[in-house]
Amino acid sequence: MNNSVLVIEDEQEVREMLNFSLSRSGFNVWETASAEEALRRLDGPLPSLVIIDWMLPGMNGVDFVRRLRRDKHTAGLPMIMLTARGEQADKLKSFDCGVDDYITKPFSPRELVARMRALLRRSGEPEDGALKSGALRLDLNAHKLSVAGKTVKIGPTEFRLLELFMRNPNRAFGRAQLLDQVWGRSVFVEERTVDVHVLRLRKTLKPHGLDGLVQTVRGLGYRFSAD
Amino acid sequence: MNNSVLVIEDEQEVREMLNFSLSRSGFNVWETASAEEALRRLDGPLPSLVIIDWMLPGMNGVDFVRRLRRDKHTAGLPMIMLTARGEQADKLKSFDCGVDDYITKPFSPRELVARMRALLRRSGEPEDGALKSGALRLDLNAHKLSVAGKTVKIGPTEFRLLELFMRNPNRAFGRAQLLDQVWGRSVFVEERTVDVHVLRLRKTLKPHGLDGLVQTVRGLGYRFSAD
DNA sequence: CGTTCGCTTCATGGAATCGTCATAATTCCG
DNA sequence: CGGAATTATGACGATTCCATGAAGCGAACG
Repeated sequence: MNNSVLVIEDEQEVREMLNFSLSRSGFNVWETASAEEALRRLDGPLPSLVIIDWMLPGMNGVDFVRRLRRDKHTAGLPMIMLTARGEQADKLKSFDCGVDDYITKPFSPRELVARMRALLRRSGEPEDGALKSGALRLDLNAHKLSVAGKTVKIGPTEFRLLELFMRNPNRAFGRAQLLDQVWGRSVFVEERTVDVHVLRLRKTLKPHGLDGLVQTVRGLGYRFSAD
Repeated sequence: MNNSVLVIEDEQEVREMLNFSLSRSGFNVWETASAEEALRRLDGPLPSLVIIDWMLPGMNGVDFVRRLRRDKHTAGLPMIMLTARGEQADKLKSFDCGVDDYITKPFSPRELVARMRALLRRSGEPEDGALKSGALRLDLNAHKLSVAGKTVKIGPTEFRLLELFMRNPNRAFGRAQLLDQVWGRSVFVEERTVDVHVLRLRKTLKPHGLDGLVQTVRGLGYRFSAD
């Protein structure tokens, strides 16, 4: 769930304040009052961020964070710790246990939100920049085509052709259009050349039964059909 | 370059203090006293983190950060801002401009280091200063490459090249990009030179059967494929 | 001051890819 | 059904692109 924050805070008053100000900032707040409740909650879908009070009934906040970091499922979660005291020792201990940021009570909600945003921006998963269609996966960053997880060899022109097709599924292109978009204007090549590259594209897809995705539109050109 | 911190601070006293405490914590400190000097520095290989003073002669710290964020080359750099005043408005403005964290003067060096570590961990910096991928281990502190525990000789340029590759696995880089990131902008070298260094990198990996990790992307450049 | 080391450039050969053509296969339509 | 139009396909030079070894050059070092 995006924009969801798991709040672990035993004092009801603080919890409600957090709920109020975070909700108003567009976050989806999951309130919990104890470490146990939080752990149960973390068994399911993960939030995008966790806010933990330093002092919790039953389990210490630091131990709690350590525990989350050890568990592979939750190790990557961005975490912010709330600490009531402003002492150096506490701050440093917080950082030691692997928390990403801390904030000292009393704090301004706006600063908390600002810190959360900075943290979320930093931990935002990198776009994988891949076009997907069924078993097909065209990774634009890696410049690799894979079908059903297997990497498939593909030539540069076929790559660009498939890219155009996957960006515009179910749309028919004339040969002239394809030449424009894939080869570039100002390049003079025979229109029939398109046929050859479509053929080559089909050939690379054939072993996986995925030819037939590139379809002929008689009298016009070609089309990529998303299933 | 790993564990390298670019410090931009005009007050010499603060700068020396930072240099001292950061060096002692194992960081490689690049001192600069002005935004211009820093910009020149950032044309070359990038540091792993930037520390910017809020007030700089000539250019405002906030404007400086914004400028770095706009430039694609430096947009991803983790940045920490030093601010002399503890006012809310300043803090929030800092976050707005895209800084990842701020710290208020006077600050304890230990807290600064703690925040730096948290930030570096979050931005994918390896915990122990070593990039790992399968049997490969690139120790950024010791500046050594080892594969399956055995130390392997590697040249400086190949080292930086491999570092970039291991930081961005499964991503194709054009030769111009590689020159930018590994050699630094403002350096004029033939693109074909990249080929030679890729060749040498492959040669150092070959005896361990790990060539093939550096793959050619025809018509584009190269890619480091994990596993 | 000479040596060593690493970086860059250049030249060459080879491999991958491209565009074109010729011909077979298919579809369309009267 | 038969001819015309259109597309599929295999083959083949030509070209582009990359791998690789060797040589020149400059900085670092003793």
